[in-house]
Amino acid sequence: MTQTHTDRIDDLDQDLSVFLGYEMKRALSLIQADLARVLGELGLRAVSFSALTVIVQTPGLTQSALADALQIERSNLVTLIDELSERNLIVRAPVAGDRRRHALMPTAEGQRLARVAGAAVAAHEDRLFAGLTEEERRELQRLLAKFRRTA
Amino acid sequence: MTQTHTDRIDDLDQDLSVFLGYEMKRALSLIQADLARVLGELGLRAVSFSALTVIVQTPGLTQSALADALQIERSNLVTLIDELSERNLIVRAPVAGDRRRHALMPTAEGQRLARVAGAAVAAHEDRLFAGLTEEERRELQRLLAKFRRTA
DNA sequence: TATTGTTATACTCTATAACTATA
DNA sequence: TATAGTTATAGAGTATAACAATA
Repeated sequence: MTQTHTDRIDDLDQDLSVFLGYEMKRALSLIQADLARVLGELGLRAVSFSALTVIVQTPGLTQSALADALQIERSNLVTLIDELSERNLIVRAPVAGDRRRHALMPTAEGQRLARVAGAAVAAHEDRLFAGLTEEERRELQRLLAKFRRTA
Repeated sequence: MTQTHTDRIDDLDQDLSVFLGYEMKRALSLIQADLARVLGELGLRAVSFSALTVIVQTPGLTQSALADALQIERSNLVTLIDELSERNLIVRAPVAGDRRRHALMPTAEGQRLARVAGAAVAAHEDRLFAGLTEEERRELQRLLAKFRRTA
């Protein structure tokens, strides 16, 4: 019933917690910190993991299509693709009939790393969301997806 | 049952949607874009709204305490406090017995703007989350808070 | 010695404009 | 003329180190 001194200090932002966006930002901050650590051990950033995953699942897509999918600017994708290429995780393949475009293809090593990293990210989420029941976690996922569809 | 061409293009990142963190990032991105627009009309950024709100609710707190509450660096708080002070929304008041510290106090104008901005943010969330039922929205809020407590 | 506020700075992310080569 | 990839660059946001004043 009574709060300790520490509780009060930690709750100075409680008036912001009535806003869903604020709670979500704080929640995402926790997730991203742990995710960065997990992916960092594999030499990946969150955005390079995302790009690699989409390329593995949609081989042959162009840089513009990938930029649209991940909602990042084409220009900012260039160095990211450079990184993945230099590590031999993907290749820029020519597109027959349009020499402007590059078809992004995963290498065998890229496919392997995508599998390993995907498992690592799944484990990271299992660990972080252990405080929620399976049903609560599924419901959170459903509500976020519904929000994204309807907002 | 069948997907249109546009659906397929928009769903290139569906393999990432299995990750809660990715869905949350996309959801938060929608929220923040609208929030920036709403608060921008009042001359505020999200972070200055947060700071002002905490100062109004916890008058007299120090810059270090505010930095802890909002999880931003003390050093990065300085220009933010400068901004709010120059707009006469808050004042840095001396603390009796410790001349190192500043007690952050809202002005009458700061209290007024905090009320107006708080109402605007509430309306922004009502609008954005109109696609969810009241119960779903409350559940989303509860699950995010539970995650933050247990992660 | 430690803490508060401050300054300076560097690093990452993101957004925009302009270029090239192709279509 | 328009598009895909690229380059350069500027602006946020964030993190770190060091300093002056004070405890």
